[in-house]
This record gives sequence, structure tokens and C-alpha cells, in this order.
Amino acid sequence: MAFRRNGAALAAERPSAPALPLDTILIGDCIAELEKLPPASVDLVFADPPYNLQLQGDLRRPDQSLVDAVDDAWDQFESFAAYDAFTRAWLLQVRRVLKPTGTLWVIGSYHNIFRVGSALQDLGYWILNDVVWRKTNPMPNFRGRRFTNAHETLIWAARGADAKGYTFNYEALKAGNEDLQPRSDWLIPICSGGERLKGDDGRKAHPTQKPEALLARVLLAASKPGDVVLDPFFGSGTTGAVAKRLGRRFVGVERDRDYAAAAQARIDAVAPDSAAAIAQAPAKREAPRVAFATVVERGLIQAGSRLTDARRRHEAVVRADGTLALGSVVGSIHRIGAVAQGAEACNGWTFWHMETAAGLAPIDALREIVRAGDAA
Amino acid sequence: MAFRRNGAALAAERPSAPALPLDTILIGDCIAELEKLPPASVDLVFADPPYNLQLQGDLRRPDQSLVDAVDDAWDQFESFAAYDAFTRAWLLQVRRVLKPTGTLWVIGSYHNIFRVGSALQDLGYWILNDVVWRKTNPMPNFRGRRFTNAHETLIWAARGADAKGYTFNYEALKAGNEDLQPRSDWLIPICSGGERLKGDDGRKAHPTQKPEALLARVLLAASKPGDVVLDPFFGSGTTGAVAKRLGRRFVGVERDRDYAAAAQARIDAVAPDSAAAIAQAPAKREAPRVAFATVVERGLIQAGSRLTDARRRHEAVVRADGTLALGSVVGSIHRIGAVAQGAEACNGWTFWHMETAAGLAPIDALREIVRAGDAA
DNA sequence: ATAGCCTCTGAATCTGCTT
DNA sequence: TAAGCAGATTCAGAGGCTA
Repeated sequence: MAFRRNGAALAAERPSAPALPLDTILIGDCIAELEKLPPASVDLVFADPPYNLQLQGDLRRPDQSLVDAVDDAWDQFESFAAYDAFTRAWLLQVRRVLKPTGTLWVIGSYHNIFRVGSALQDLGYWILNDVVWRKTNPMPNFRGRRFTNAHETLIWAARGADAKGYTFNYEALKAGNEDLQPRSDWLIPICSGGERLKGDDGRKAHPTQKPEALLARVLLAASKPGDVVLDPFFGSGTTGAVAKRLGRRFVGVERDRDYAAAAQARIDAVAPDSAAAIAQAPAKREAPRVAFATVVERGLIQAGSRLTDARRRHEAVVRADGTLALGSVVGSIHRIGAVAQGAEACNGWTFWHMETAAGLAPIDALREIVRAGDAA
Repeated sequence: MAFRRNGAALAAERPSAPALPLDTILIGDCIAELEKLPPASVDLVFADPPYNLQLQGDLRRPDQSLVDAVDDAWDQFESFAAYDAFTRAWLLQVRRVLKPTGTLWVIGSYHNIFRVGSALQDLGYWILNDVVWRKTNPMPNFRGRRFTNAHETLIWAARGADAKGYTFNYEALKAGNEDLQPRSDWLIPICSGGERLKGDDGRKAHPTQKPEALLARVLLAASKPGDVVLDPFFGSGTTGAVAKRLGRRFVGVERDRDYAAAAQARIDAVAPDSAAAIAQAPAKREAPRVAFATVVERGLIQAGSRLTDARRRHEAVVRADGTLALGSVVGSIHRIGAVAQGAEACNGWTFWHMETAAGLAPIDALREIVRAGDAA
């Protein structure tokens, strides 16, 4: 074509500045594919890079069943240095591709998120928030040697400290959050059930598929309808599916053809929301479950206090860790209540009472105080 | 003093191995003071280091020169480098001072926690968890351009990947949490009201005083009564106050004499909890070992008795030497339990049951009888 | 039809003592 | 130092099967 040779007139067609392939999955190495994209062309990036999990042996549940670990080759790196080099490379390309007003989201766990966060800062990105995805249903810690790993971390960053004009739909988020300011901690279930992509064998198609609710929160917070969202680690295509549903454009990069095919089929099946519907998904009310340890921790009852039942037949001592001691037996308020009565089970909140000026009162009253305070 | 010269006889008095100054605030530069402490002498470290270059005006390079305020990317990198060097220096000293079974907690925000986490990993620490402190009452985001910063991050790390035997009071934490295993997200109010230290002018004595509930959770989770807790950035002394209350020993390092004085006064006013309130809760894994042979020896079960599992699917015979026979296979209660189920491993004490008047009962009950008898 | 029970599974750096 | 083995360890949610 004649005008092709007169390249200067049509910058978008020059090899050095090709058009952005919209609503497309690019199959290939993330960094190589990013290099082909035009600079300053993307409004939002969501990246779910390899976590560099360093798993030792097998892990079994208490029932001896084997945990299906993420041991894929793409998650293996020689060293922290190798992981850091990889991280810098893709972050650098992402920064080139981002519009001046664009922002980046990265998700990770403690295995990799500190590397990613440091690299971000070193490259000049400006962190706007770290956001915690709290899982309602995380995998438990089967050996009881650590805290249940119940969250992952997202970093939200602008191209630089001087970046202005990035999108943050504050009013909409606030309206969708019972008129409270959107917070940096989000409660969202993991991806399971019908949402989880399955292969022909009925097994999960991708080991680390993210929930659509998480991506929806990100896109609704930090992009506008019609914006271009880039996902350099496209995987099962959650970003693309949610982008299509919410009226955003997407560009995905994925190395694995099987993942890319599964993602494409998934996205093809997505029906975009109506323009009117692309509003806020109201935040889920959080379950106000209260632990007795919290009651003690907050000083509502003193460690060393004595509790009794309504008829003063039993007496137990409150311990600093929120357990009760009945003689030499230590356990939860419920367990110790059961032991005291010789019963199978017991609701400790209503069984145990404390002395007050007005007589005995169930410790449930303390729980109400915690709930009232946390709600305010 | 004569015996001082004969240093070899009293290693604890040699300069190279001074005694640990317990329940003391050391006034001076954190790194210099840590260097004076004996190696492998501390059970737990809680560190609340200066958060960041942008907000703290007093960040200094290792040579004590002041880091200038930052605007351009290079200076920013410069100051990150200075912060990283400072971080590595104190982390290195902390690692030296930690016992092999000791663990470290560090708290930070997105301004510094990624630097700290990376440095930790680079120095060989092994991250056990990252923990999110969710604030019930965070400072609102006034400009509405970001998410309300409603959390801070703690990193819990062991000295290395091979570090075993660190303290984690799993059972007590679980009992204090409605019998659910403790998670990596903690909901705790910020420090305010009467707990907040005030100066003579009625203003807050320290800008980043941490809530005692947070420290209590850390100490109750990862230390035992009598353990030594080191805080290299002592500040308002929350670590010391909580350590004293919970029956732990503390060592604090603080550069600012005013902070140290306020902390000392605060700690002096703390009344320790009663012994009953803080006594180490008995953990199953620390209960004395009992051999099944002992159970048989003491006549608690007869050789030749038949054991079965809870669903009566398998049957094994008790042998006089304390082994079990399943058909022609002979082995420990655990091994035979595993063989019966075709499993890798099995806890024979809970798997195997015996017939009693009240129905099937796990043979663990017999172990309890042995333990009770031995304790008496 | 439904309640209840059983099974399966999820980004996991998941033991510790003795020989 | 590495192997062997005692023995401690799980929560929410989805889906399937049975009474």
C-alpha cells in the first residue's frame, strides 16, 4: 500500500508504533510481547505474575489427602536475583506502555510481593495504596505451625510521584460501600464452584484463577468504560472476562496456548452488562464474628478475672490469651464451659458470667461492645 | 576487679560476650547498641523501624549524613539505597542476636515494608507469615484520591529456612479464637484514648505509638513466659509495657532520651498479670510421650485385644510387646493404622478404637490415663 | 422434594525427636 | 548428617448421594 511507505504520516502503522491490538490475547513471552506495544497507550494494567513459591515436599491434609500444589515450571526461578531481574524487565515495559495517567495493579503473596514492591519503587513508580484481599475461605494451615494465610496483597501504583489525573472513582465506590470511604482491605471469596474454569478432565484449568469479584473491584475503582486494560500474565483470562462485562477493552499476554484458548472461550461466552448496570457492586457486609481473645485484648475484661455460670456452680479464670482455665484444663470459653458441665458442647458466651455492680451478667455483653465499636 | 582480668572464667563478663541487660532501655543508636549484645540470646524481636524517607525528616545514611528531601528519580533511588543500607544493618544485627529458634516481627506500611521484606529475604531470613493489622478506626483519606489506608503490614520471620522449633502457641490462639485457627488478618483498633501516652503539654508523646493489643497478640502468639523480647526501636515502650504485663522480659533500644524516659515511666506503672492468667497453656505436642508398649505393660489393655477404627472397617490385634498385628503385618499402632488405610501416615492413638461399655473409644484415652498417673 | 451426611478442594515456602 | 518414625494437624463452600 502506497501510504505504508509514507510511514511518517501514519505513525500508528509504523513498526515502531503499531496499533494496540484490542480485545486480543497475544500469545508469547510477556516481555517480548510488551515490547511490541505502542508507548503510553494503556489506561490500566493488572498483573498477576508468578509468585515464586518455594515449596519443599508434599503437603497433606489431616485426612492424609494430598494438596494439589502450584508446582508449575512457570513459577520456578533460580534465585531471588533471577526473579528480581524478571520483575524489573516486565515492570519497565509496563511503565513504557502506560499512559501518563495510567496506573498499575500487581497482586502477590509474601513470597514475591516484597520483591515486586521494591522493584516498583526503584523504577520510579509511585505507590498509591497497598490493598489487602482478605479471603473468606482460604486454605487452612494444616500443620498448625503458622497463621492461616488468609490474604494476598495488591499494590496500586502510578507511573511516578508526579503522575496526576489517574482514575479513581471515589464517589461511586463510596456510594457502593454504604457511604463509607472505600478501605484498603477487601473481603472477597476465592474463586471456586461454577466460576472456576475446568478442563475436559473436569480438573481446574488454571492453578491460580482469580475471582471475578476481585477484578471487578479493581476495574470499577481505577478505570472508566472504554479504557484499555492490559494483563501481561493473562492466565485463565479473568481480567478479560471482567473487562468485557464492564465495558472496558482488554489486551492480554499469555505464553501458554492452552491457557490462552481456555481464556478466549471464556471471554467469548461473556455477555457485557448494560451501560446502566455498569455501576457499583455493593460491598459485602462483613460477618461480625468476635473472638473472646479480642475481648481480653481490648481490655473489656482483665486477664486473671474469674468467671462463673449463672448459678455460680463453676469458676474459671480468664487468661491473657483469651482462653479460660478450669483447674489445670485450658481451652476456649466454649470448650471449658462444656467441660464444666460435662457436656458435649456449650455456648461460652451465654454460659459464662462476670460479676458486675448489677449482679451477674453474661460475657455476651462484652461481645456486643466489641461489635458496636467495630461497626462505628 | 581481679576476676575481670581473669575473663576466661566468666565468659558472661567478657566484652565479647556481655550479659544481656534485661528489662532495660538502652539509650543510643540502634545498630551500635545491638552490636554490644551477646549473640543468640534473644527469643523474639519486635521492630517498628522508621517508616520512610518521604515522611521522616531524620533518615540518615549509615555514615550519619542526612538524606536530603527527594524530588527526582535519582535522588529517590539514592534515598532508597540509604534506607536499604540502614535496614540491612539493623536486620543483620538482629539476626546475630536472635537465638536459632527465635523469630522476628517487623511492622511497616507500603512506604517501607517492601524494602524491609526484600532485605529480610536477601539476608537469609525465612518469612513465616505476613500479617495484616486491620484498623477499626483508621485515619480517613481526606482528599478522596486513594483508598483509606486502613491497615499496616507485619512480617513474621525465622532466622532461616531451616530454623525449626520456633514458638507458635497455636492451640491457645485457636482456643481464644472461637476454636478456629488464627488467621493472617487481625482486626485491632489504633492506639487512642487513655492508652495514648501524652506529654506535659497534653499532646501525644510519640507519633506512632502502637496499640498494646497488637503487641499482646504478637507476644502471646510467638513467645513464652520468661522469654526475652528485644525491641530495637523502642519509642513509647509499648513492647516493654506489654512484655512486663505478660510475664516476658524485654530489652529496648531507643535513641531519643525523652521517648526513653516516657517509656520507662510507663513501664514502671504496669502491673503484671497474675501467674494463672499468663501461664503457658499446655500444648499437645509438648505433652510427654507415651509408648503404646507402656499402655500394654501397665495392663490398661490386654494383649490379644482387638482394636478397630471408628467405622469398624479394620481390625487389628494387640500384641504383648505393644505392637499391632493386622493379618500378618506387624508394626506400631501408627504404621499399622497407615497400612490399614493405605495411607502414608496415621496417628494410631486417634485412629484405633477399643470396645467399651459406652461404645467405641479411641485408645488415646489409655494414654491419658498413663499421663495422669505419671504426673501424680 | 429436602434435609443431612459425605466428599472434595483451594497460590502452602506447613514437624521434631532419636538414632 | 541423614534417615526413620512417632504423632499432630483443617475451614468454607460446593456438589453429590441417600434416607
